[in-house]
Amino acid sequence: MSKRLFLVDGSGFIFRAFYGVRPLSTSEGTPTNAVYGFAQMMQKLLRDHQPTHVAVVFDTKEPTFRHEMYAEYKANRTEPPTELVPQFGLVRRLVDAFRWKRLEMPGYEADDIIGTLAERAKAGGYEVVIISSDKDLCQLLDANVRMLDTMKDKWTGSDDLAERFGGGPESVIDVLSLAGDTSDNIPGIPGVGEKTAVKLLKEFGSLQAVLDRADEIKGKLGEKVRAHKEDALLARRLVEVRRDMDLDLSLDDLQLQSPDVDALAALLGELEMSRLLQDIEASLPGAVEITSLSRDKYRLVLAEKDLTAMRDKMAAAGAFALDLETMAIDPMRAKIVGLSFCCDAEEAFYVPVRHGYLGVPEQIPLERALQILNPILEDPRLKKIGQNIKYDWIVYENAGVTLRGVDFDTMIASYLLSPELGTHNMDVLALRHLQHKTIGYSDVTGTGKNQVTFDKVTLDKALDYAAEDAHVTWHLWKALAPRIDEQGFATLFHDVEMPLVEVLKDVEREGVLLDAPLFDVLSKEADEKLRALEHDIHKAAGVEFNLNSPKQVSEVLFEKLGLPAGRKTKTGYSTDVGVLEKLADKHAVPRLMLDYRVFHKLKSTYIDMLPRMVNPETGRLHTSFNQTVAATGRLSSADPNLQNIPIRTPEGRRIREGFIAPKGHVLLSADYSQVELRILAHLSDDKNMIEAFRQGEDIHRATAAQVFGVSQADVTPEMRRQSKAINFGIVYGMSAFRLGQDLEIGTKKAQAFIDAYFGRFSGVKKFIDETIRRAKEEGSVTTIMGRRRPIPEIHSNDRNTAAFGERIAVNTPIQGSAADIIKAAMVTLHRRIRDEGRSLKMLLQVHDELVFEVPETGLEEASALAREVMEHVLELKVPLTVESSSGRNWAEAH
DNA sequence: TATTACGCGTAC
DNA sequence: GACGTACGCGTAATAG
Repeated sequence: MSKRLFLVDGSGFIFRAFYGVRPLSTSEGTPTNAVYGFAQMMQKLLRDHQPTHVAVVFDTKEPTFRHEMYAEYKANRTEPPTELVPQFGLVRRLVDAFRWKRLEMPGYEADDIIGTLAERAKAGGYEVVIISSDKDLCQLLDANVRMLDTMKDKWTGSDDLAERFGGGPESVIDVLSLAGDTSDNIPGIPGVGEKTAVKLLKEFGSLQAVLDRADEIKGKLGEKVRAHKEDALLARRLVEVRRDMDLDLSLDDLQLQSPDVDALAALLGELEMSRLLQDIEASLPGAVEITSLSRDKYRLVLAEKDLTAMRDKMAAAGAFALDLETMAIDPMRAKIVGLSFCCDAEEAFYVPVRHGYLGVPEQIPLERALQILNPILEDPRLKKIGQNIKYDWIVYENAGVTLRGVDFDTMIASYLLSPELGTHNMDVLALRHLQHKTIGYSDVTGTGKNQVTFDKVTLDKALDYAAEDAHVTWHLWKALAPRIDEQGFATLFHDVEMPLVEVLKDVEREGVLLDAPLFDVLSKEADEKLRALEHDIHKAAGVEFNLNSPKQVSEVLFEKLGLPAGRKTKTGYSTDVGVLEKLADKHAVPRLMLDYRVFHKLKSTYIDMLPRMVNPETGRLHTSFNQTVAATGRLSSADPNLQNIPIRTPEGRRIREGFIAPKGHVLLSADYSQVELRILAHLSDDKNMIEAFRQGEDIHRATAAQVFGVSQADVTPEMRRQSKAINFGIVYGMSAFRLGQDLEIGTKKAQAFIDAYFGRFSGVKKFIDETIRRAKEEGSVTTIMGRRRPIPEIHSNDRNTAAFGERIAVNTPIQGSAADIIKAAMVTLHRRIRDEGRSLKMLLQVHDELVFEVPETGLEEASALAREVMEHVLELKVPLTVESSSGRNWAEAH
């Protein structure tokens, strides 16, 4: 493949971008138009011209050797506009994030570096493209060196120079020596511009000849040439670009690499260019041609003897990657279409079992394939490697196969190594760790209304796609497994996160029972309520409008009714609950809106959705717990989210009544009491707080007694309420402003309150300060079990972003350690339930709570077991206590 | 028509 | 702007 080097005149381009792109800035006022333009240019180059090598070259502020020759060199340059100044550094970050080689060298100009690299590349057989609009650089052009002005999409080759300079690249220097260059403050010969220079050179042949035979030039022109010979010669030395710099650099160093997506995300996030980031991410695979893994050794398995041979190969290897192709994203509804396997660096297999389209070859039926593969799938000594293997595990188990020996999930490994990453999809990981671009799912199934299920994909396409999944997974395992150990995640990974996969597999398969008739009743009730409220609101407002549109609500409240507007959002005035409550005693509309919002939320999100998601085969509701989403280490729940079922209001609590146990069973809920504050006490080693927990006191009451200086018996409900607010606030890194708002006591009093708190709990204060200090020093924070979260925000120049980073730094060790603890408890509990043949089944995890289904007769035993395991999973400086209760439904059990 | 951003609200 | 972590509904704007 031919090598194509792009040399970008970075300094020049910043100015072009600055003046060429309309003014843009972040909400904080940082100007960003030059960065935006620069990024667009980089994108365009990648998209349109596929360079194999690239360098962006910048001038430095330092004087160059040209300044030594001529003190006035570039003396006419004015300072760059103030809006541009902060963008120089940002563009450098941008270039680094793209992983384009960035070059600058004090004492030299960008042009000299470009000249030197172009010369070397030419010798190396490269095609060279200089990205610039600087006419000086035309002197570097030749058959293999061209110039491109991306703003105008204009190419210049050496053949294009004759018209302007009267000759080839060598004439460029001569012309500029005579004419000078006003932009660089190079005088040349006064009165001689480009046109005259070209004419003179045509007549005499060269610069030297023009100067030597200046006597022959008539009139004023002749006089000027004769008087300014020295200026022309000086100009020549200034204009000539160096091509022989001593650069400690190989052209191989300029090879194009895939961008550092994290760094790009951080930068463009800061600059509020999420749209651009998406464009870039979307265009990455096409722009950077990278398929480091070959698909040459992918085998389609259609014959039983081949499947047996493959099976024996996997068994001999001792460890293999596996993946399934199915017809549904929901593992509880997925039917297997094909199976893929990989156990070495090159070879991968796809076993289609249920592809069905006209002319499809005969395949081994699923039942038969599983029968043949069973010995390796169920052998615990053979290690199974997967990407999001919980999915495959559930599907296998629903097909009658008990996977054993599940050892490594590449998605979870990536999550521990880089929890801040948005996704841990296989394609992202392949790009990041293997420099390999995978075939996209929609590349084989199509998209939109043309999309087909995987069984309709032809076998040749399916082979490449499916075998690649196992192939890539195997390579990711090889890449990530050593890093898990090196970076100190071995225990967390092998003893907590991987065993948790099996726990969640069982929890998800189990599902939870819903009281369908109750949801029917609730739906009808909510419907009537909403209808009545809608009617009343329209009447009270005197106009019909869409109650679900914050925009229309805002128009009615603040324009039509003229009520006082409060907090602003990005797009207008807020109509959230805080605003409506302030207006509730002024007008019926906001008061009724509050009610409407409550019922609409309950109906749309819970009452109508939950029953619809019940699995028809099991008759139960199966959530999906995601183990790789929350940056702190928490689980999340989706489809449906069962971690945000209402509980705080009476109306909402009725929805919990719809989560029930089958006949003869009850639901048991066991939740950690004040787990985050206990962890804070442990981490901070605060004497007062530890003592309160050791004495088994009500922590908010004890806090109030300390802060208000009264005995616990004298703590009023209001004092306790305020102390509760501050306890929560501490965990989240609250501000005095917010506390003042919440308690309606004003910022000043809130600050005094916080000061009093820190006076009594000086260990907490010390912990917060020390945590922030270490986060700044190390760029990350860790939890009790060594989970790590990088916090790039903490180094931000933007005050708000940096403050956000500090709050993350304080909150993550607390929230994350709580996550560690309950995860470890789930693993231990699951193991004991299985090993001891206990009758309770784990159904849900809600951050500090576990919900079980238990036969009525086994309740005492189950409750004791859950408590024992949860309370003693880890010994802290304070006791962990668990409160449990039970009932026929989740509301009763809480 | 499909996707995305936003406002809002639910949980811990 | 001001308190951390999630998910998801409905509207409105935008892209194809």
